[in-house]
Amino acid sequence: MDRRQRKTREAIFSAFTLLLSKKEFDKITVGEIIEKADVGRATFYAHFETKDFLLKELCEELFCHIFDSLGDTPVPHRHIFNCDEHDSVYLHLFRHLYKNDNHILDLLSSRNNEVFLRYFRENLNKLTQTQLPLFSKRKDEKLPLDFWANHVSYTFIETVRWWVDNGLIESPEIIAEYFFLAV
Amino acid sequence: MDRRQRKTREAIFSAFTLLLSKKEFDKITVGEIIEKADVGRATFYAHFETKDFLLKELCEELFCHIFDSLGDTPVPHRHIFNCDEHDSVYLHLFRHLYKNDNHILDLLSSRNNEVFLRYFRENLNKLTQTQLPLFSKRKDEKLPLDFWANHVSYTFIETVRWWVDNGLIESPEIIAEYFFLAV
DNA sequence: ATGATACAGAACAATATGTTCGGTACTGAA
DNA sequence: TTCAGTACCGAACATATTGTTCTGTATCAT
Repeated sequence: MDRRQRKTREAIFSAFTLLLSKKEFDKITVGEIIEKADVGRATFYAHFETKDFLLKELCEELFCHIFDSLGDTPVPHRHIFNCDEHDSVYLHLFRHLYKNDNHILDLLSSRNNEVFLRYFRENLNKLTQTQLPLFSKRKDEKLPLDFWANHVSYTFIETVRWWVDNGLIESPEIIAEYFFLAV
Repeated sequence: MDRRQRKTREAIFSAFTLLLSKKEFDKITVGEIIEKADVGRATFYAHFETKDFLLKELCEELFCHIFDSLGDTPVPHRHIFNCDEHDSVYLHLFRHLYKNDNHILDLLSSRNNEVFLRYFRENLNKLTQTQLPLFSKRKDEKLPLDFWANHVSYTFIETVRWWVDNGLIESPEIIAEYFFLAV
């Protein structure tokens, strides 16, 4: 890709991210974005069809990045021997979020968290489908499968939200404990 | 209140509700609202400062109504004898939603559900504070109280969302079972 | 060096917001 | 019934935002 394209794209993304951590998505105007990114109006629209597409692409970059980082995590298995059953993909996710690469937490903690959590959930649901054997067998049998999978994903997201809103005081390990206890 | 005021207020609310069940909140314009409500532009702004305030007031009316209907529900208690432990305020809420007074479900099931669920949650959190003894004692002791209360509220909301998205096939009683099993 | 293309900057139409104002019609109380 | 108060209409208005189009310039890959 042309270096000029990369630079403007990056400038727009980081201006947008900065604004998102301060203002609601709906209140941000294209005018503000291009001013902070220091690009021309026509240039913005050459890159992104609308402001919504910009958001979409930002989310895709962020969450593809975080979920791809799980690439080689082990297949879930019931822990017959006493290995650490919490050392799961979810703990990996908590740790990854804790490092706050790409300022994901800044976005999740802002007034826009609903927007981002929605995208987050989409990716999470796919993941959870493969992880269900990790959890309570009793619930597994008594609840409809998709209800149960949904519940696990949402509980993860609620947990992250609670964690962030409380100022990330707890370690990823403690939060993972809470998560597995709650779910 | 002047009859004229009541009538326009009601006209605006019902026009708005109708539009909300068809379109995203952000895509609805004041122009559409006043056209469908058949009131003048100035009149709209005499009643509601902005579109956001209109939404806020609508939510307050709806959720005050549904939560007030719980007014005389019993204080929670541990069920030592074999009375039906699921016959709780939550079941009452599920039943109330099922009846779909005030078209609350139409709104919760639309693309705007995030907006309404946010308001719903605010009211629900207060309620949940008083209901915690109903739930697992084990979790009660091992989890931070506010984490635990949050989890219960969110699980209720997720459950409603799942229920609605699946077309309200299950009875309120079954859904209450799922809820108490999950949480 | 060169042809391709990404860019700035400005102008543009189209749409939405929120305000103002004069005239009309309704309301609640006397 | 009267009457003062006020809610309403409707139209005009300033302002702001969106998304498009254009020309000339600077940068790119090769």
